[in-house]
Amino acid sequence: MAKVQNIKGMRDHLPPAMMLRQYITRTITQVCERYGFEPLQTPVVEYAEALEGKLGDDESLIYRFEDHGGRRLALRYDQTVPLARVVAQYAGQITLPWRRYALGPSYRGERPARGRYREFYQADADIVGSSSPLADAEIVAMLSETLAALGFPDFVTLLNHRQIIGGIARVSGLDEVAAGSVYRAIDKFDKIGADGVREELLRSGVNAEAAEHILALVQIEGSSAEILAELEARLDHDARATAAIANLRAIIHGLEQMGVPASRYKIAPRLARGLSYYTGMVFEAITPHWPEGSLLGGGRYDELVGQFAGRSLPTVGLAFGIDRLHDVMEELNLGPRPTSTAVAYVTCFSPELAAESLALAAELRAAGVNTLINLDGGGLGKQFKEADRKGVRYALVIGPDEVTRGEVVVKDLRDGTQRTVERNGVAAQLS
RNA sequence: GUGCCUGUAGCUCAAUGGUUAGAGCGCCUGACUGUGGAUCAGGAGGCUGUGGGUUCGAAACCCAUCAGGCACCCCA
Repeated sequence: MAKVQNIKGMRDHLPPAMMLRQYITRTITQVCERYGFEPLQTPVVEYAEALEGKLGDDESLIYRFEDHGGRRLALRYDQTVPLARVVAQYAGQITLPWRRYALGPSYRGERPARGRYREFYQADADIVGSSSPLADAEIVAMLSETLAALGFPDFVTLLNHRQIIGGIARVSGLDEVAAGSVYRAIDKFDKIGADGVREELLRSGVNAEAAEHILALVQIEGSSAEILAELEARLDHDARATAAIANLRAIIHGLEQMGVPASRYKIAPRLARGLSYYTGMVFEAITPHWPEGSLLGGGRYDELVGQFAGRSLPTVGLAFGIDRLHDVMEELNLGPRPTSTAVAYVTCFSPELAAESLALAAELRAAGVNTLINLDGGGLGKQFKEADRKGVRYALVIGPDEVTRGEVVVKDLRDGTQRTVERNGVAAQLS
């Protein structure tokens, strides 16, 4: 017999977990569609060459294989490259700007850890073909609304811009190559502190003076407007950084006009994010109750999507990590915890009355009530027990007395109360 | 991919290298012939993750492997 075991880093999602996961994906889907995003689904398998060369240096985490025809294939590691492929392939059928969301699994051969798996589900939402700061703002507004709808009590979206980080590096006298290690170092600020970052900067060849300059810039505190003003003053020789600051101001203006509370976002000069393809705004949503990492992240990447199409397609988007959201919500005890998909359990009094039970169940289902029926007989006690174990709220009894009177006994298994109701009005009683 | 820690019943965990590996919870049956949870009585459930090795003797020690956790790396 084959091993009764999961592949490392790949999980089964049993019903209790799945019900919460579905709540999460339903909520995300609802908010996406409220903003007019359209659904897209693509295969998990792509040509390997389509996925290669987009992830930066470390591509060993891509799952690759050959099919029976000798084609070099790979499992997608996110939904962004498939998006780029689709935009190029169906150019004539897509009206830009295109808002699309995509929900499904992706694969990375990384070392698994809590909140991080080799098979993971993401809900991606992107706006393709607009460079307007309103597009950036819309993504942030949507993410805010989604996290609020999921029940996160306090979360903040940290906002930064690639060209502010670039400007910090340039003003400190570093070239683009050295800038990479600067990104990585300052991204760790909240984890390793100012001293840790300084150490890391020095180790990667940044001189002491530049390191201090970087640390000072990165530690600017205050309101979003104050931070931007301060950055502008200190980076004013750098044209790209100045443009980036103007861009963030426009995005924030958009957020205000869209009604996003100011407490939901914050300029964070320390935020870097590793993915090399970001070109503009970058962001991460965090909550103080989960200090281990971000709930989600995203940003603007104006060059990636156009690579397949051979033209520039400015795009801004984000990825909700379903597995991470699920782990955090579980940890923080957020969201509803349904114990069953059914709300009613119709007992079977006796083989002679099975027809009555089945008819009652059919009536309930026709009325839209999720209903479970007893299959294997047994005493009422056993059946009540099964209903209780399954987490169903109402157990219904239709025995000889009820049949003759046209009634049904409804017992609420939560509090043990029970009442007799007219059979044709039962469905309305079960809410 | 590197380093460290862990793996015993469905779950949480016991068991100085020494009889037949235990407990709590859960599960099944019954006390209860039209009613779940409580109580009581009984029952099932294990190749101690897997494969080797050391030993008179291994759940324990060693090696490998698989899986999980933590840190690094990276990220969702």
